Amino acid sequence: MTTKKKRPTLQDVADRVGITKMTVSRYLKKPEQVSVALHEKIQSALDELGYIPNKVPDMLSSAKSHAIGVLVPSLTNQVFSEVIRGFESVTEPAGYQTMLAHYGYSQSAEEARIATLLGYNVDGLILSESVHTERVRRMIKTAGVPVIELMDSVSPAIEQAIGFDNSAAALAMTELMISRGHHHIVYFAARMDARTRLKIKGYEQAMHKHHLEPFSLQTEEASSFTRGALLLRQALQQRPSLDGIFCTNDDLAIGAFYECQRQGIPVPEQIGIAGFHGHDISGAMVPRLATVVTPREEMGRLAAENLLARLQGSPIARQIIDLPFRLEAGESLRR
Amino acid sequence: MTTKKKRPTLQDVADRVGITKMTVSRYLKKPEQVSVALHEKIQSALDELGYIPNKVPDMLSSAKSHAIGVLVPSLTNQVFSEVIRGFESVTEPAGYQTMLAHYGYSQSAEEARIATLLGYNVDGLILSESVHTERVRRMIKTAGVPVIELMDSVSPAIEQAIGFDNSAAALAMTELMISRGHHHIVYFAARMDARTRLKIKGYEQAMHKHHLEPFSLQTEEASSFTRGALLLRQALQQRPSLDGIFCTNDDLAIGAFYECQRQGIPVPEQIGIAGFHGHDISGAMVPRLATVVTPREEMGRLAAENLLARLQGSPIARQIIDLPFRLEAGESLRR
DNA sequence: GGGTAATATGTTACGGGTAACGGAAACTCC
DNA sequence: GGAGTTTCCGTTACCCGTAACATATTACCC
Repeated sequence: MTTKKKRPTLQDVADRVGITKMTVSRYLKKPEQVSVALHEKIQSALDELGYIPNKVPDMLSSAKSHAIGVLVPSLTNQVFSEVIRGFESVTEPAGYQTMLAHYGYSQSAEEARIATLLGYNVDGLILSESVHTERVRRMIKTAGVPVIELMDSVSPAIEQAIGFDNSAAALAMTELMISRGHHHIVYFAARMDARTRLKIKGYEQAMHKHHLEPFSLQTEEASSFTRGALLLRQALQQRPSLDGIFCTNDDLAIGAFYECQRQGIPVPEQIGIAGFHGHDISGAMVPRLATVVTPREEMGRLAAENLLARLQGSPIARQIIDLPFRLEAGESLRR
Repeated sequence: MTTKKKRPTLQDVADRVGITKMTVSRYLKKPEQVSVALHEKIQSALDELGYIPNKVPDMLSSAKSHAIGVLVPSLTNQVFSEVIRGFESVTEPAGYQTMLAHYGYSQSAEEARIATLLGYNVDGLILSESVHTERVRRMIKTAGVPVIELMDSVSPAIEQAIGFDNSAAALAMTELMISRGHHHIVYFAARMDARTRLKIKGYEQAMHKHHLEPFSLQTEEASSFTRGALLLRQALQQRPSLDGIFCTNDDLAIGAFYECQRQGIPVPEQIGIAGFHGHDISGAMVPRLATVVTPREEMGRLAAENLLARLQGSPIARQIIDLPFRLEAGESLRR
């Protein structure tokens, strides 16, 4: 066998049966249009050759790929895994393949990823950010694919946005902390993005409203448990009198909590701690973490449903879909 | 403007300059072969029209996509996010797009995903499992794309495998637990797969060797913190005398630890707990978790390097690459 | 049995980049 | 100034599945 194996085409299958590839194509797409007499012959030829359907030729002529590009800042961030899960729970049964790409919170990387995805003729795009470069807007417009932006229901949408009100959520949690007697609250942020800025805005509004002085710490690294511990040490140095920590993410909050444990600082008596997103661990840990529960899977699901509807030709239903968040007080704030 | 916007092609750009698309194509791929006089004209035409490169035509004629299919059982499982991170740290600079798909630990779903990915003419495949259906092996063979299997260095590889020895790792941790005075050790598994079976084998070998009776609990759900807590309650009912828990994953272990806290069971005095994989949290929590540290990012990195080399035509370097694991004793076992 | 309808298969063309080849113009050198 | 070389751009063909159209065959009806 010196013949280099080449993947079989419809033509190969057709030759083996003695018909044209068109009939084989029909057998695969609309078998009721092919005589029953041929069914068995075609099927066995397909099996023997091990034919694998090839989407590419049709992508070329129809300019439709049945693939959707999904852009997230980070894959290791639990938040986006759950958004993706919700998204795929809808697109997968519908026969759409998702092409995932991540850009590490960098706008220029986002630009490059979008170009790549459009190079594969994706039928639609899901973005996780509401702030984009001019070139990104331009590319999306000339490509003519539907776009949905996630995670933020306040910023103006390119076409359609599905998210929640980050500022309002942060404000509500800050007020809850204040009402529980935590006044010297420090905000912990990780890599800065537009959404974090919105959260900080809400936090600062709440603090100002109660005549308290806001103070945020930030790191360039991705958020993690270890990073939360680090930030707590830093915060204790710079603001020894702090009695509350509000974190942009549950993992930072839990990392900060662990550091309190190590230093023998009682939580919530001396320091109250709150996180953001309400991941599984926040309800399992001891003490249960105060957190803002965000609709992660639902955002993904709704994004998928709206995008698919638009791919069928429906007009944009609602330009901005604002989903509710929920405060979970947990056991990490004073009573 | 009633003209429906259609994405511009090389032909559109060429028309605008008054040349053929071939020259524009050359300008993009090998600009040194195009006279400098044209550079500016072509570039401005590209800019004005907002040309977005289209990979599909070349995918059709060259049957190369510059995309690699990566199959993981689950996206929410932290383990695979880290493998993917390692993988992309190599493929992205090399200009390869990864097409991610997940199959929820189901072999039939894996089959379908592989067919889909091959339908997009991926240049290579990364699998996260070492056990596959006959049809999967067949498809991969007829498609003729290089394949690398991850996570397991013991099972025979289709072509090449990169992983570690799951049984040996589980055996080593079980022996560490036994040496620390934990004898009635229960194993917690989540969704069963080939790798979990290997780990259980190692655990049981260690137990038998020390004349101890192995006992495993398993759930059909995905592993999670909540699920770990649940399993601990179940285990205490079925084996009230247990004094050790070894979990297939850190999150199960930590969930079990939380449940101990809630029930006032001292860890590690009454119950020792060990996890698997060594995620960030295992080193941050109090007490630090005993765990098997696995080379997640490195597996991804090596998989990418080996796959790219093979795409350049190199032969398979080593059929099986066995990476070391490391035991981390933490503070959740007796001293 | 002649004509219409229904069914089954074949034929043609298309999509958009790029490899391979061809040819014209400009350049080089003695 | 003529032969060889280089530079630059154009032409052609190809990849493969499918929509649209054309044709062949059978079915049906009075």
